[in-house]
Parts: sequence; C-alpha cells; structure tokens
Amino acid sequence: MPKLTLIVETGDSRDGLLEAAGQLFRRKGFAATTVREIAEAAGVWPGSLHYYFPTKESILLALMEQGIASAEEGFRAALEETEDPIERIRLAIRNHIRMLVGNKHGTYVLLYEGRGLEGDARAAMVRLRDRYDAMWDGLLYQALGTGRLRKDLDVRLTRLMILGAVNWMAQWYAAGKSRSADEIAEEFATMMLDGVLKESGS
Amino acid sequence: MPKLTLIVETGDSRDGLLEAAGQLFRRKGFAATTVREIAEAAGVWPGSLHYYFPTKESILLALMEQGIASAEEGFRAALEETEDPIERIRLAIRNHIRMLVGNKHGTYVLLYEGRGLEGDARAAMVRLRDRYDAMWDGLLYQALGTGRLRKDLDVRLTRLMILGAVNWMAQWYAAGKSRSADEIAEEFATMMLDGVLKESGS
Amino acid sequence: MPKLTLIVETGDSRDGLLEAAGQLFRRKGFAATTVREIAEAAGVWPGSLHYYFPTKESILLALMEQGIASAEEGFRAALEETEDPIERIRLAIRNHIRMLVGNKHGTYVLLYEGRGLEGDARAAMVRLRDRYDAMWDGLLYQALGTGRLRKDLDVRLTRLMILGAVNWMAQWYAAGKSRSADEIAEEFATMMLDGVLKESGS
Amino acid sequence: MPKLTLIVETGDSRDGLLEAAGQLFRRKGFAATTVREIAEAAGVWPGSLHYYFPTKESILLALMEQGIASAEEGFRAALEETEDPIERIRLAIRNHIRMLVGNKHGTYVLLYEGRGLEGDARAAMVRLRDRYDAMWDGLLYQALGTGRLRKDLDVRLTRLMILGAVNWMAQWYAAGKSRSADEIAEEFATMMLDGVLKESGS
DNA sequence: CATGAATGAGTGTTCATTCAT
DNA sequence: GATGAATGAACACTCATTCAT
Repeated sequence: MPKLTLIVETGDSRDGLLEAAGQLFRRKGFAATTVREIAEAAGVWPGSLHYYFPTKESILLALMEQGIASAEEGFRAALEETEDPIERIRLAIRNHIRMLVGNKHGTYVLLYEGRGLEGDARAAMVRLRDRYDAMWDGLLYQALGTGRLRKDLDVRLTRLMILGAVNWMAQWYAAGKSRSADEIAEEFATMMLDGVLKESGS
Repeated sequence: MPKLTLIVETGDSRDGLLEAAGQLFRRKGFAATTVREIAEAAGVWPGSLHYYFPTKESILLALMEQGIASAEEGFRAALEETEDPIERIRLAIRNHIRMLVGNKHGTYVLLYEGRGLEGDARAAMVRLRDRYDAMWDGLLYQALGTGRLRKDLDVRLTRLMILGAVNWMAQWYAAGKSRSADEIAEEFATMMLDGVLKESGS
Repeated sequence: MPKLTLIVETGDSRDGLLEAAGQLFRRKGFAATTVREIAEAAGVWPGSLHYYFPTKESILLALMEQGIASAEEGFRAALEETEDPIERIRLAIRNHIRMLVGNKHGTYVLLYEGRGLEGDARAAMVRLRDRYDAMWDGLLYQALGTGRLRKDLDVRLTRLMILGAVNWMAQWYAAGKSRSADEIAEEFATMMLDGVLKESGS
Repeated sequence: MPKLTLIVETGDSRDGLLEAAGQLFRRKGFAATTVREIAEAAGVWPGSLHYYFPTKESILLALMEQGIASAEEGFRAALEETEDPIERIRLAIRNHIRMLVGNKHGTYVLLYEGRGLEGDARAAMVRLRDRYDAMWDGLLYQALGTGRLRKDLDVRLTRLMILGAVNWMAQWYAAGKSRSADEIAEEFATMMLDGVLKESGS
C-alpha cells in the first residue's frame, strides 16, 4: 500500500504523517481517526508510524506545536507591518484566518481537538493557547490605551468575541467558494470594529 | 450497577439516556464516548440502551433534534417579545447563548458533534441546521429591510460572524465565573451591533 | 472456531478459560502465551475472554488463587490424617506433589509464573505464598519441638530444601512414566527424612 | 544511546550482549525480554545486535552453552579435589550452587528458560542438560558402588531430588542476606546426605 | 419489556527482524 | 564491519452491537 518513492528525503515520512494526521483530525476528529488511516494516507506502513511518533497523542501534540508556532509567527509579522493599533487588529484577524483555513492544520487542531490530550500534554497545550491569547490581549490593550476603542470594553470578552467569530470560520469556509479568506477577513474585521448597525450619528 | 427503580415512568430511561449522552458527548466528544459509559451514567444496563436507541448514532441524532427544537422554540419566543428588529437580534443572541450553555446539551452537540453522523443522518442534521440558519437570515433581512443595518452587509456573513462568536462561548464559558450568560449575551450583542471602536462621530 | 456446545452451564466458559490458561502457562510460560491461544483452547472467541477476565494478568492471578486454595486445603487435610509430625511431613509432601503434577495448574503457576504479576497483584501473590510457607514452618517446628528432627536444623532452610526438591518435579515428572506421583512422594520423603547415606550406626 | 568506544576489543560487544541478556532473561524471563532492552543494556545499537546474533533465540542458546560449559568445568574440578565419593557430592553441590547464584547467568537460563527454545535448538539444549545429568549419575553410581549410599536408592531420583533442592535456590537466594552460598551448600549437602531426622541409632 | 452474556472486527501499540547504506 | 530507519505481523484489549431468555 505505501506509495513507491525512489528518493526519500530525510523527514519526508515524518512530515507526511503530520500532514496526513492534520487532514484526518480535521475531517474526522482525533478520536475517530485511526493510526492505520494516518499511516495509509501518509504512505507508510502502520508499524512505521510508531517509529516516528510513540503515540497517537504525540502526533496531535506535534501538530499543535506546529500550529501555535505558525500562528505566533504570523501574528508578530502582522505587528511589524504597521504601528496603527486598529490596522494591527485587522492584520491579526487576517493572519488568524489564514492559519485556520490554510493547508496546515495545526491551528485548527489546537483549537478544536484539545480534548484529545490528557495530563501533562494537555497542560502544555493550554499554556500554548494562553500565550497566544496574551498576545491578542496585549494588542487590544494597546488599542484601548490609545483611545481608539470604546473605554468600557472588556478586553478578554472582546478577544473571545473576535476569535470566536473567526474560529468558527473553520466550520463553514470552503476554499474557492464565493469570497477568498482574505476578503472574508476584511469583512469580519469591519463588522466587528465598526459594528453592523447603520451609524446613526452620520 | 443500575439503580433499582420500582416505578418507571414512560420515557424516564430514554430521557435519562439522552441527558447522560448529552453530558458525555459534550465533555469527551461523540467518538470518545462509549455506549457503556452512557448506560452507566443513566443507570440502565448496557444491553438495554439498544432497546431505546438502535445505534449510538441514533442517540446523537435524537439529541440534535432536541437541541434544534429548543433553539427554534426559543428563537420564536424571542421574536414575539418585541417587533423591533434590533431588539429581536439581541434577544435571539441571548436565546442562542442560553441554549448553548444551559443544562440541555442538544444545541452544543448539534453544532460541534456533527461529524459523528454519516449519510442520511448527516443530511438530516444539516437540514435542521439550515432551517435554523434560515430563521436568522430572515431576522437579519428584516433588520436590513427597515434600514437599521448597514446597507452593504452580507447577511450570510453577518450571521456567521454573530453565531461564530456566540458558538465559541461553549468553549470557554464556565457557569458561576465572572459574568452570567445573559450579561455576556448583552455585551456580545452590543459589541457586534455597535462595533468595538470609539464612535468618531460623537 | 469455538466448539459447539448445546448445553452451557453457568461458569463453564470461565472454568474452561482457566483450565486452558493453566495448561498454556505451564507449557509455554505466561509471557509467551497469547490471549488468543487461551481463547481458542477454551473454545471461546477472543473478545469473550475479556468479558470474563479484564486482563491476561487477572487470569494468572485467578489461577494462583485457585492453586493456593487447593494446596492449603490439601495441607490441612493431611494434618488431620495423623498426629505424628513425621508422618504429617510425609503427607504434606505427598499433597504438595499431587497439587503440582495434577490436572489443575494453579499451584504450578503460583510457583513458576510469579514474574507475570506486577505491583499490587504481585504483593498479593507473595502474601499467598508466605501463608503457605508459614504452614510448613509450623509443621516443621512441631516436629523439631517433639525432638524428632535434628536439633541444629534451620527450619526455613529445611523447608526450602524440601519444597525445592519437590517443586522441581514439575520440570521432569511425566504421568504414566515409571513411578506414580505418590510413589515418588514416598521416595523423596524417605530420602530427605533419613538421608541418602547408608546409616553407619546400624 | 550506546556509549562511544574508540577501541573495541574483539568479542567485547558480544560478551556484553551475553551478559546483558543473561541478567534480563533471569530477571524478566526470555519471552518478556525484548532485544531492544538487551541492546540498550549492552550499549550497542539495536540493529547491531543481529550482527552478533541472528535471532533472540540464538542469544539464549549461546548463554546456555556458556552455562553448561562452566557447570561441567566446575564439576570436573570438584572431582579432582578429592577421591572420596561423598565429599565429591558435597563439592558438586557447592559447584552447582555457585554457578546458579553467581554472576554468570548461563546455568540459570539453561535450567529455567528452556521453553524459549524450539525444534533443533531445543534438542541441542536437552542434550547439553543430559550430558551434565550423566556426570551426576556417574558420581552417584560411584558412591553407590563403594557402598556409601543406601543400596535401594534410585540414582535418577536421587539426582533429581538433590538438583531440585539446589535449583530452587535460584528462586529465593539473595546474596548478602543471612548465609553465604557456600554455607547453604554445606547445610543442604548435610541435610540430603544425612537426612533431617534425629538418628534413632545414636 | 428488559437483560446481560457473548461477539468479532477493530484499536493503539510492540517488537524481532531486515537491509540499504 | 556496523548501523538505524523501516517493516508488518502479532499483541493485549475495546466496544458497538446482537440475541436468547
């Protein structure tokens, strides 16, 4: 069953397994995905999977670490594009959406498959999530401090509202249909920043 | 072992099974929950579960039907409280959140455990979701039609933004901590309707 | 594969599994025996084995409990046959050998497959062994107290010598060949009680 | 990871593997020991183990050959110490015990792990055992012939009794606790030669 | 109507062995 | 000569489901 590969680069199988696991965890969920499916999708024999990853859980954890690394890197890159806090929020939303609907599935599983981890691994994962959330809170506090956001806003709740709307995209967005991910990011940012009501004041 | 009950009201075991399944599907996910766990939590013998539900999938489907029924009923009740479209949106958000974080888990599993269904059952479930979405779209079109929303809004995207933010609450809301579900509903509604930016016009 | 049984008495499958496991553990050792082999030998399907015994280890433990119970019962019965301490030792040796080479394999696995258990189960098994050893020590102290054994004997070492010689029988005795188990018991008892040397005094 | 050795003497790795395998087979049993454990304990890479030994079984066989060689060598040395047949038995017992509880584990695995071999290898091992048994029988026949043992003794049974008591020591003897192996050898020899009963004739 | 013994396909994981380098 | 990546059959165990009672 494994595909025939004449030239096998180092890390190829491991990366292939992560890619395959990411797709399957996203489509079927962690618990409903079998290691045999992952191995078959990656083109390696079932026994070889455990040569690269000791447990199924460790694949999930590796995927999540990959996901958080990409998300944080993209977040930081967004901050460097501009100093305007509101523009930064727009770019951070765009980055988050790109991570979520892109080809890598680490960010998705980090957000949706946390139940697959237990004990220390779960604690480690929660710490990764918290660090990313703290980056967002920092951004929102900056915007609040410069007087660009409503003074009475609860930063945590604001972050949860924004990321909730955006995370849910993973459930319905299908690439190639209607608008692009970036266009939707732009729309979402506008709705959440300006509100959906017609401005009475203008 | 199952508790001894001398008088068994009709529907008692069935309801207990649904309640138990709801809790477990929410906490562990559909795939990671075993029918034995459901039976034990409901206090019925493992073999009896299949007397009430032919398959594990059918429990999930029944739960989802219960969830959509509650959500739609609450949605309709919200519409009857007022005729003001904006106020109706606020009330629909509050209703959705109440369903999501309340004691019944049907709405949660409808939203998060859809992957547990396949084939016809999945199609049936998608139809249930679509019907609810259509109710929301109707509400938003009404608000748009009366000129209370920005004219350039994409109704579908608006609904996905609102429900996304709200659905994500299921991931982080813990009853008894900080604010009540209704208070958060109010905050979320305000943020999404008015936006988070300080109004420049005022 | 399971044999067709028209009338299945309660406990039949469980007993059959214990019997099959006993034979296999004796012939191949605990670690080298697979649960599938046990199930097949007992005429039940592999999945059914775990209905009766949660783990392979629990089969071993059940077998050992059975073994110690038989050995102790036989030991006590031997004590009741006579009050003469030396004769009691002879009978206790005969009982031990009967248990060891009989159809039930509990005593054998108790003695030879202790490594198959870990943690609490192992501690429980050691306690069972110790209790049986204590019965032997009591018997030997009685014989020593009545002046029938050499005064300078180390009771523990004497017990270990006797039981060692006897336990090793499990390694070489084959029913039906040369002498019967009871005859060998008699020979062994004589050799160990009187010694193998020609008595110089007579 | 395997330790780095710049100068590797011939036979070093092979001997280390045998030593490691001996310890592990003794502690955990042949079936429960993995070749990876052996390789790791010996400080060689898993793949290299099969360079020295084609199969796990061949390690066991090599160990057993080592064990029988030591035992026979010690046995012959004991015979040369004295010409008195009874003293020779004492020394042979002492030698056997030394082999069994010493640092080399070949004798132990020869006696207790025979089940790990199948087919030709098993037959070869049985032949090794038989040769050693024949040496014992020779010794006992000599003692019997010189009139020092009871005339009615069954030599095979006598050998099985003596070696049984002695072999069982491997199960309970712990170096450093109470008496030394040589002291126990002396006690055992006395008990088996003279019997445990108080001599009625004296 | 309800049970619980029994099933067998399938699970994550292990492991002795192979083989290109 | 020696390695370590890769294998695939086998492992102990799980579990949704069945069915005689």
